[in-house]
Amino acid sequence: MRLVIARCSVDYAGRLDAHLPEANRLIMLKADGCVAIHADGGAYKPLNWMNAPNTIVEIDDDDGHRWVVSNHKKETLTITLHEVLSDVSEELGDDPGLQKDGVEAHLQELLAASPTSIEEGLKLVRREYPTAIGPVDLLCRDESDQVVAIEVKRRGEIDGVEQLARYIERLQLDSSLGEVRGVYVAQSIKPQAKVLAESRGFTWVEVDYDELRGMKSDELKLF
Amino acid sequence: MRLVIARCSVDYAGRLDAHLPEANRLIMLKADGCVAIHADGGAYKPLNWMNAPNTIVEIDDDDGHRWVVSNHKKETLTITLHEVLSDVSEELGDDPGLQKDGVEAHLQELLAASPTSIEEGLKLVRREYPTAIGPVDLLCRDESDQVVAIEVKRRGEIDGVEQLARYIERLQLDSSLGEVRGVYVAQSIKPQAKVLAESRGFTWVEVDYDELRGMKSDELKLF
DNA sequence: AGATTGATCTCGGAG
DNA sequence: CTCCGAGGTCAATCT
Repeated sequence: MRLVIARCSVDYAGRLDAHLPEANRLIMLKADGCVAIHADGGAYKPLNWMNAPNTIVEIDDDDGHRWVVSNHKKETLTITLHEVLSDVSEELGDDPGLQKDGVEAHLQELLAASPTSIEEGLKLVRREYPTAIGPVDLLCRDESDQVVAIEVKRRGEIDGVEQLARYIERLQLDSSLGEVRGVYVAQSIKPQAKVLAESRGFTWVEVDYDELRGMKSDELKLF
Repeated sequence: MRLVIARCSVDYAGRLDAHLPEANRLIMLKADGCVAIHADGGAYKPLNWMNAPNTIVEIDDDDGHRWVVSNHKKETLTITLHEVLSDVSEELGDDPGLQKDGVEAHLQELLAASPTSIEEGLKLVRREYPTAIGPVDLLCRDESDQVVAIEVKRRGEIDGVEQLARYIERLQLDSSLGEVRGVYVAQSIKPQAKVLAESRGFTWVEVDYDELRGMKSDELKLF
């Protein structure tokens, strides 16, 4: 990791064109070749960057001192250095990596374990039920034995409803399943997504992740 | 901007839970309060972060030296510092900001200027034609005076077709427009999106951004 | 390698 | 403020 703080201007040419006027910024050069230009504010996203793999060439000419970073996709990032304020390097070594808990996969897991938290009497047929256009998150049967397709999202937005609609269209083609009903499940669902779900004939349920996790541990206590 | 390189372990609790075991990393503290933890590789995304606004509290106790970053949404990022290898600070000042060229808005602009590059005889009615569920990118009339709704995307994927379908559904409710036809325009369109567009009765067109820009400058040369 | 999909998405604009 | 759409989306997963 090399950290250069410098007064610089930057040009990117590739999937689009972008230009940064002269100002003080951090230039971060990672061990794998990644380059990122950061301002002193504005979340974690850099103003400009170039991912690995790439090649860095140093140029000194009439236009001043420049770094030209380019990759095989013909993208180039040109950093013109006007004045270096600070320059430190440090070997960090490999990172053991991030452990996460609470993403969509976990939510689906918890719901598969307690389908009744979605709807009274619901029984799981299987998770990731395959169709030609991708797997349905949960396939269940309700109290009257009707097949229920369930789309699980952490945040319920409009495209999740479209996704569910496409899956159900597919499932209907399999006559052995009979009439298939749709349920849209998320920790919170946007108003527009609720309206669209209803107009498509789906029901929707908002569930609480912590509550589900609590139920799960309660169930575990029984054994 | 303060840049601390340190052997540290990190815990995030908020929208999900995440943990980073002890290792050497960069801790970036921006002037607006943003905090980001970077490894020495892996593109520009940090391993962990906390956006502004937030408050940083320093704690020294039996567990060692820690920074606890928290915001009003009850998210916390806890950084335990085991050994500081480097610590530099620099005032960067405000950034003049990034100038971009080549995004969807420009593509729409160029198409609005030359609708015939989409289809022979097409005339623009207006850009961003409003409907109850959002604006249609371009509304045109064709040679036979039929209304044509056009969805513009840089990359043509399946959700853009759904978007166009929703808009046309809306436009049909306005009887004064008559029968409305749909055209899906993008620099490149995925095969699945082409199939879906056709099955919805839409046509699709792939256009070249550089060529359009060329046409535009050719037109300018005429005057 | 390409396609699909989630993301602590981020970011900006419009209502 | 929220909602919605775009992104040089990125990054993981699978086919």
